[in-house]
Amino acid sequence: MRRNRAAAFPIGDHVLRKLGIFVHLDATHLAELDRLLSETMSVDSLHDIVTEGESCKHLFLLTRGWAVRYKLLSDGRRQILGFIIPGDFFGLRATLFDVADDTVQSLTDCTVCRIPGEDFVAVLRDHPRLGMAIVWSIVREYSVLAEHLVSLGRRSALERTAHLLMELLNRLQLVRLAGERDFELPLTQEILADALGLSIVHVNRTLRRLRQQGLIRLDPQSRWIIIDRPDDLAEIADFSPLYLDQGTPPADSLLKAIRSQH
Amino acid sequence: MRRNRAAAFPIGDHVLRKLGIFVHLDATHLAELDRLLSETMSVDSLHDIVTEGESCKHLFLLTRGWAVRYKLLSDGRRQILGFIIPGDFFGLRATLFDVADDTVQSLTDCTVCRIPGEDFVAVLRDHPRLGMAIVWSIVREYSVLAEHLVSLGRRSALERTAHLLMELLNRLQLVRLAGERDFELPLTQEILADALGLSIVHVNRTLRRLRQQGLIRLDPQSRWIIIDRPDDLAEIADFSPLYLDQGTPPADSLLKAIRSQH
DNA sequence: GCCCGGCATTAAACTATGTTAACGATCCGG
DNA sequence: CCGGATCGTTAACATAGTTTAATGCCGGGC
Repeated sequence: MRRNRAAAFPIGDHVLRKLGIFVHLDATHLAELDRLLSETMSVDSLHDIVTEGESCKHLFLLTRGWAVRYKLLSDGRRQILGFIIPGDFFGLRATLFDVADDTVQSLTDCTVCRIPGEDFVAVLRDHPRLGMAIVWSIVREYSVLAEHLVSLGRRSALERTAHLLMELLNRLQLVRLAGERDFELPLTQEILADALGLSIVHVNRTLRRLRQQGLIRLDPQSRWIIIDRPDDLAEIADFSPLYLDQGTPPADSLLKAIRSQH
Repeated sequence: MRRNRAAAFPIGDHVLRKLGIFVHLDATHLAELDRLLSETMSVDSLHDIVTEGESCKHLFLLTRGWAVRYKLLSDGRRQILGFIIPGDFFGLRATLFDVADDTVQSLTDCTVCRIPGEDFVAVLRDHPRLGMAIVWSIVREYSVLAEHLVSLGRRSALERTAHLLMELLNRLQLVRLAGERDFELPLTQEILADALGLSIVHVNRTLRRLRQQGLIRLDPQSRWIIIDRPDDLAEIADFSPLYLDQGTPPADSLLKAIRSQH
């Protein structure tokens, strides 16, 4: 299995891919985006980048590695709200409200671009089309969260796990970090458990079932997963990728209206 | 028990209360809001106002009654994402993306204001402060959804139910539809089950436990609930109301920037 | 006044998931 | 090369939650 597919693509490429889904971006936008993303930083694994309850003055873009967004109960139980992969923004709500309502933690070594809140505001003003593309990409998070909620509420452990794997496959493919049916999955079973609302042991059992049914192959050493029968997995999960890329671009009228402000 | 507390307050009053949390609104805004909300309509109970997968060209504001936002699995299982109560907006994401990713259904007779998408865009342009207040109020939905997700993933049936009741108490108080510790709860146990990710039978058992512990009183006939010991209920639920009203107003710089667009 | 449909309630049997505990593999630092 | 830490794996047992089914209450139509 090959690693580091990401290295074959320049930073920013997968971001454009994602943003371009919503809005056509021209050369000016690309240049502006390059400027915006000039301040990159490396983050060690297991480091809190945004902390629940604290203030946060920056918008972030993850360009390498994995992170999670989670909340804790007072007795230490943890629920992971969602995974953040390259091309995902985070920290906007925290910046707007001056307080984060969840914690973002790196799971691996990561690279993030930090965009000062004021700079983002400036982009919204001077390059509304680009700014809006970023906003859409963040608003879309809501759909992912909603589908995750459905999983926790109404899908069995098997269905839920299958659904998460299909979601990750689709999202990673969008930024070219997954092949047709395989990708690197740098998650321990404990992390999966916290995301799926299950115990570690049951995650283990569930993955075993998926393996035994020939649906997936999973090598814990290499942290690589092969989804042998994605269609069957999708059927088990009642997975439909629509919620991920809500194809239609946002009402162009809104863009025009905002651009033409006096 | 008195009913129809709402009737004692003019439409728009609780909305202002909510919007005012974020941004100070002056007389101009109030007048504008009045105009914006001029088109009201009545909706029967159990009517789909926004349908998953369909287009939707309006932003809605619920001013009377209850509604839910839900998604269905292909075998008919239903998960309720959240409750919509007077003062809540819905339909914005659907309008922006030209497609709704969940269904909004009335649970009781409702009154809604329908705001054509273009009008909202115009407000964003001409009264950015008001427009942004509406946007904040919608963004805040994300926090509620996240907390709901934590409930489904990591709270027991008892904790989860307690948490939902506390959330509703707090949200209804904000729009003066709840007293110090009581409110009308026009939900069947089936609806609660679909929201809590539980079976009907287990919801019944759980409510009984809460009743027997002297935490709540619930009369299914009158659909009225009294929360006798809100503090204990909050403790069981690990409930903290912070996520509901994220006190700090949004970065004023953003408002200024948008207002000063040329 | 009667019947019917929707909802709440309960019990009993069942199942999915959690808990505890043990063991094995791999990696890493000394 | 050893010893400890982390993670994955499994089995046996405990429990929370589901399913099925039966009963009762209430309100509405006729």
